[in-house]
Amino acid sequence: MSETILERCEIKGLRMTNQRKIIAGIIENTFDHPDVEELYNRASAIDDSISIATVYRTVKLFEESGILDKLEFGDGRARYENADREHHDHLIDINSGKVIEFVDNEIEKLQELIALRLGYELRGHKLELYGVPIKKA
Amino acid sequence: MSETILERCEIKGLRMTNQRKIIAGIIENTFDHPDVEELYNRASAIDDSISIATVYRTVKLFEESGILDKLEFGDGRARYENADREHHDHLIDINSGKVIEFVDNEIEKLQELIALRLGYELRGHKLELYGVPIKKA
DNA sequence: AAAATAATTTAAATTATATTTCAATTTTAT
DNA sequence: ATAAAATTGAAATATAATTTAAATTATTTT
Repeated sequence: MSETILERCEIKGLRMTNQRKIIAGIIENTFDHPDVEELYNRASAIDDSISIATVYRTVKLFEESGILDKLEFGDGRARYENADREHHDHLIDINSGKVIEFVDNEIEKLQELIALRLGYELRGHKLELYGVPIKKA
Repeated sequence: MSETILERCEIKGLRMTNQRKIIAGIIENTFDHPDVEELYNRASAIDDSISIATVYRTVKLFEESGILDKLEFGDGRARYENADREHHDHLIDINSGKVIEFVDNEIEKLQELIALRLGYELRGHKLELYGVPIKKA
């Protein structure tokens, strides 16, 4: 839980080219969930010869290696975040669009249990809550 | 919870053409989660002049009217199901793509509780479990 | 260190999914 | 029945992602 993305890539034996280091560094130091286009923009600002094909290939490689998590928010674009963060789910305020991250161990355990009951080993999940703020008196 | 899709479309004032009736009927009578290509195949078997553009347009219209739910299981294709069913969540077999529906009251209640703790009234949620079948000895 | 081998890169082409255009048709309203 | 409006099919277009192939870069072998 303490290595950088670069270090984890090296542990996995990935060849770390300059392009990959740049992309790894961008994801390391961001707290949002950029899509490929956005990663490409940020990478281009550092090295403007980097191609969008490389960004696509790199996020795919990183995702397959467990370095990144791919997120799909239903708008057709995949987003990526460092896989080596505390797991969290999202609550979306349907009035304002605000997103709140949360973790609940009980719900995590229940999901494992449900999968088991159905004869499956849980490998991942997606949980989004949609709600409205409770009015204060 | 008792009208057909066709009836609900009429209540909403949607013009029910032959093509739309065919697509409505297919979704009414299926228990899986077909994507557009599959809906098109099934619709073509009934009326082979129906075009895939119409299928795309119809599922979009139905989704926007709250007749269908759009499901995204992360494989790039949108799937659709009748929105007027008992609530359930989905477990996706990441090897075969098989989709299992389940309901768990405990997890439903926990979600309400989590939203409350965060100061929200729960209005909806999306829960997908991704897993692999447990090998039998 | 130089040559040989292997992997990665760019740019363009291609694929896959979804949407839009437009003339023709169908449906609804008058 | 006629006019107006919406829908349709086929093709074109849009968008996200992947692949191809020649060139480049990195690694390994000698």
